[in-house]
Amino acid sequence: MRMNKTFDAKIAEPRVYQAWEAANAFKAGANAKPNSETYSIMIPPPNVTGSLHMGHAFNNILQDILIRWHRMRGFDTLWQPGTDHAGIATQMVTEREMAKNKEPSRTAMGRKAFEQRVWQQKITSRATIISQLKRLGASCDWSREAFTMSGAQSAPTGEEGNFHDAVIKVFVEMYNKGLVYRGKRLVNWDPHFETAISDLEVVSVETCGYMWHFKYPLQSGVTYTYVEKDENNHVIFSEERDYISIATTRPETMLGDGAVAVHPCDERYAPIVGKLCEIPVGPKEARRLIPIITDDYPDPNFGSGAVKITGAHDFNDYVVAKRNDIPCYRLMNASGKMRSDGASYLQHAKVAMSISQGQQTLNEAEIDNINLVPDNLRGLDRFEARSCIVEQIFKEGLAVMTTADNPILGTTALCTNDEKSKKLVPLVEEKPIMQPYGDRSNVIIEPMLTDQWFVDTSSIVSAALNAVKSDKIEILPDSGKKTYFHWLENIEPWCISRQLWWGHQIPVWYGPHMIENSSKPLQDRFNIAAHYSHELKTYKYDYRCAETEQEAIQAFHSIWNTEIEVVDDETAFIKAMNELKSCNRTSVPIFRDPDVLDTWFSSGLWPIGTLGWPNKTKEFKRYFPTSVLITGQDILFFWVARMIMMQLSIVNQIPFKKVYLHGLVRDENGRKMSKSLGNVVDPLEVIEEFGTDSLRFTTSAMASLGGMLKLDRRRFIGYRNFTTKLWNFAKFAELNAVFDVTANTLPQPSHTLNKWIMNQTFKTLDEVNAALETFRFNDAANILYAFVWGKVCDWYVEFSKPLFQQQEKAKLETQMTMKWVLDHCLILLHPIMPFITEEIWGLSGKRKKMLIHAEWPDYSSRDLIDTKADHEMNWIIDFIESIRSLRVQMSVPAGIYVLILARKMNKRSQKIWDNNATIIKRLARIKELVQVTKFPKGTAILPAEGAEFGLPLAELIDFNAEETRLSKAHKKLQKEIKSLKHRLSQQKFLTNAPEEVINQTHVNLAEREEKEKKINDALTRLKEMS
RNA sequence: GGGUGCUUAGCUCAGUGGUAGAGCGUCGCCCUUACAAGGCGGAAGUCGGGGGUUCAAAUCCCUCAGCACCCA
Repeated sequence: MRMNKTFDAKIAEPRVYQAWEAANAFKAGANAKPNSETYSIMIPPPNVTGSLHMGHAFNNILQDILIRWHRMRGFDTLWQPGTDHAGIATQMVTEREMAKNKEPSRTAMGRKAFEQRVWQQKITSRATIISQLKRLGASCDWSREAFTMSGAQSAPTGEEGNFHDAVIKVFVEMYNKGLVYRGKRLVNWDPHFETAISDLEVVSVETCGYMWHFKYPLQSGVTYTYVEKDENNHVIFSEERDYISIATTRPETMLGDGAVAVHPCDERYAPIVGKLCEIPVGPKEARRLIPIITDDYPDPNFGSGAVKITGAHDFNDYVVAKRNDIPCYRLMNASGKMRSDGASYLQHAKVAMSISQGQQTLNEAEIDNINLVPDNLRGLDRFEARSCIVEQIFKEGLAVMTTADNPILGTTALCTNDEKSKKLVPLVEEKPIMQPYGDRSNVIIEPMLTDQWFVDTSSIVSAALNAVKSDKIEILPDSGKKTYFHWLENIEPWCISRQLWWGHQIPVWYGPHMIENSSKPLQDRFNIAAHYSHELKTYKYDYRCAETEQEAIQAFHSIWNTEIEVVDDETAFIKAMNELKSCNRTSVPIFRDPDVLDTWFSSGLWPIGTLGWPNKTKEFKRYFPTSVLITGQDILFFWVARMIMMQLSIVNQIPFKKVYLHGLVRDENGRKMSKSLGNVVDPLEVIEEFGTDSLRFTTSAMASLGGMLKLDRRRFIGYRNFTTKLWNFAKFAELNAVFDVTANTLPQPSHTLNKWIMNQTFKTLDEVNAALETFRFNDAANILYAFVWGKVCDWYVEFSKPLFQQQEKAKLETQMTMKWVLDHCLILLHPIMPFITEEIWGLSGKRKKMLIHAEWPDYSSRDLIDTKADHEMNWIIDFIESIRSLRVQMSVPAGIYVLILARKMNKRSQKIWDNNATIIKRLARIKELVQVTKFPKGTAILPAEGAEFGLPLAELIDFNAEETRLSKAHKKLQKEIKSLKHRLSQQKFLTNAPEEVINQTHVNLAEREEKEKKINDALTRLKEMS
C-alpha cells in the first residue's frame, strides 16, 4: 500500500511544489506543443508592503487555474510574476517600521539613506509575498520575476532590471508628444504625507459638520432692501440690510475669498451686484473688500443663495474663480498649517485690495506669493484657525442670529419652551457633510494650488474607449464595461507627481531662465531672483525633460553654451545662484525635480515593462498582447483603464484581449475585511487548517461572474471533505490493483457500467471546458464535484465491486476503465486542486510526465457516448433509489434483505435486471426478485419504467403511511400533468415553440401519465385492501 | 444628487425564456471491508411587492420597497 489513510496537505504540498520547481514546470513555454498558440497572463503585482490577504489569494488562484489548464492543453504559456513598489504605501509602512524600531526618521537620515532603507523593506516584503504565492500553488515563471522599480538609480545590487528605464522612457516620450505637462492646478493635497494625490486616492466619508452663517458687511454706506417672495410673487419678508449673508462649512478659508457670487436670476441680490463687500475677519483696520459677482454656480434655493469664492481651497470655487478671473489666494502650507511666509498681512492685504478694485493684475505665481493670513493666525493648524475666526466673528456680532430652539442647530438646539429658547444665538447649522480623507494617511485632504505634472488623459482616452467599444478588449462581466465607459467619458487630467521619496524620480531638470544669450558675465545673463515658493515647490524655472542627466545637461548646454553643474536640490541650487550673483561661480546650476511619479504610472506599463520593453525582446513579440487580465473590480480605474490608455498610446497595441473582473472578498456578513473589524480571513491560516486545495476549490466554487466572494469557513470544511473523498477513491482503486494496470489509450469496455462512466467522463470534460472557456469557475468546480462525488464515488465505485470479484476478463476491463477514470478525475481537477491530484498521480502508477504537464484530453465526446449504456444505468440508479426510499418510508429496518415482487416486467427491463442483478440486490438490499401476476394484500407499490415492483409487507404494512406516500406522489404528478396538458392544448404554443421543446413536452407528459396511472392503480388497490 | 448592482431553502449563494438547484445546517436510519471528514433517506422556497411583454418569466421590460458599492 502506497497510500496513507488520509492526505496530509501540510507535508505533501510543499514537497509537490518543490518537485514542480525542480522540474522547471512553470517556465514560459513549458509543455507547449510544437507551433502552439501562446497564452499569457500578467500577475497584478502585489504591493511590497506586507503580506497576502484573501483578495490576493482569490485573484491568484483564478489565474493559476487558467494557466494550468492552458499549459496542460499544450499552449505556449507564460504567467508573468512580480511586485509593485507602491510608492506612498511602502513609504508609509517603512516609516512606521522605522519608528517602531527607534531608527532615525526619514528627514533625519536624508533622501539617499532613506531610499536604501526602503529597498531593505522591499526585499523582506517581497520574499514574504513570493513565498506566500508559492504556498497558494501559483505556477508563475519565477525566473522572470519583475519589480516596478527594478534598475532605478537607487537600486542595490541584485535589483537590476529594465523597469525604471521603461518608465522614464515613457515619461519622456509622452512629454515630447505633449501628453504630459506641468501646471498649477488645484489638487488633492495630503497634509500628512505632504504630497499631492490623485482623486482616486481620496475617500469621502460622511461626518457631522457645521455650517456657519455670517454677515459680510457691504462697503461703507451701501444698503439695499432685501426682499423674499413666495411662489405667487407675494412679498413675505422685507428688510433694509447693509450686509450679505454667507454660509460656509470652512470659515478658515474666508481669508482667501476672492469674491462673493450670486445667481444672475436671483432678484434678492440684484441691487448689490457689482458692489464690494467686506470679509469679516482679520485686523479691523485692514479688512479686505471683495466684489459681488454673478455666476451660474450658486443655487438660489440653497442657504442664503450667496456663495463665497475661495479658488485656492475648493474645487467648485476654483472653476468659478477661473471663469470670472478671480484671484486664488493660497492660505496654507504643505502640512496644512496657516501660511507664515512672506511679508506682513497688512502689506499683502493692500496688494489684494488693489486687485479687487481693478487697480492692478498679477500673474498666478505672484498671486501665490501673497499671504493673506493675519499675523495672529500664522502658523496655526487649519482647525485651530477655524475656531479663532469663528470666535472673533461671534464677538463682533457679525454672525447671522437665530432663536436657540431652531431645529437646524441640531444637537445644540434647545427644545424647552421657556424664555431661554427664544434667546438669539449664532446660526450654526449642524449637518452631515462629505469629508475627503486620504486613503493611506486618513487625514482630511486639503484642496491646494500647486505645481504638478499631469497626464493629458483627454488626448489618450479615445483609443482606450474604442478598444472596448469595438470589442478588441472584452471586459467581463458586462457591468464592468459600463463602469469603464462612464469613467472614461468623464475623465479628468491625471495628476502623476507625488512629493515622496520612494518612487521613480521625475526626469526633469530645472535651471534659471536665461535673459539673453551673449558673452556678458554669467550673473547678467540669467534671471537670478526667480519667484519660487520653497514650501510648495512652485517652480519658476526653466526646465528640460530628458532620459538621463547627461542629456539634460546637453539640452541646457545647447542653449546656454556655458558650463553646467547638477546640484542636489533646490536649496543647493539657490545657494549656487547666489554664488553666481556674487561672481563666485563659473558654472550654472541645475537640479532635478525632486518629485516621484504616481505608482500607477509605472504599474500602467506593467504589460510591456515586464516583457523587456523598450528592448524588442522575443518574449515581447511572443507574449504581447497578453491573453487575459484577471483583477479585482476595485482597480478598474486605478489600473486597468490606465494600462489600456498607456499601452495604446505608447506601443499602439491593446495590452490584453480580455479583462475578467472578479468581485471583492467579504466576510460571511458581506462586510469589507478590515483589521479594525477583526474579520480578516488570512489565507495562510485557511491553508494551515484545511490545505491549499480546499482553499482553492472553495474559491473557485464561489467565483461566480459578477458576484462577490463572501467567505464562510463552513465552505472550506465542505470542500476539504471533497479532497478526502477523492483520496479515498484513489485508495479504493489501489486496493483493487487499479494502479498496476496501464491505460494509456482509450479503453474499449464491454460492460455497461464501464461504458456509462466513460460517457459521464466525456460529458464532464465537455462541460468543464465550456465553463473555463467562459470564466465560470464556479460551474467548473460544481460540475467536477458532482461528477467525482455523485457519479464516480456514489455509483461507479459501488458497481465496480462485484466486477472486481468476477473472472479475469471483467476484472481487467474494469481495472483499465477505472484507471482511465481516475486519471481523468486527476487531470480535470488539477487546475483547481493541483496538489492532491499531483500526489495521487505520482502514487498511482508509473508516469511519463508529472500531472502538471499531463495532456488535457481532447475528445469529440458526442461520437463516443453510448446512449444505450446511459439508459441502462439510469434505469438501475432510478430503481435502487426508489427501493431505498420505499424501504425508509415503509420503516423497513436498514439491515434486512427484502423480497421484491415484479409484475408486468417487459423484456427490456428484464434484461437490465438480469445483467445487473447481483449489484442491484446488494445496493438495494434485496434478497430475491420474484415475478408475480398479482400483488398480494399488503404490498407497497413502486411503478417503474417497463415494470411494476412491489414490496410485500403483509400485516406489517402501515396503510396510512403507504397512502400518504402514494397520494403525495400522485398529487405532484397530477399537478405536473395538468400544466403540461394545458401547455399542449394551446394552439399558440404548438405554433410558436421550437419543435424540440414541444417534443420534450410530449415525452414528459407520457412519462408522467404512465407513472400516474400506476400510482392510481396502487391507490385503488390499497383502498380495496384496507 | 448621479451611477452600478443585489433581493431565490434556516445560512451562504448558483441559476441569460421551457419540470426551481448546490454547499452547509436540520430531522430520521445506518460503524454495509475506499471513505463517520462517511453512507442512505426525508423536510424545507406563492424566486422582495405590484404591473407588463410572451404560448411560456426566477430569468426580459416598467414601477415600488429594502440593501450594498462606486462617483460627486
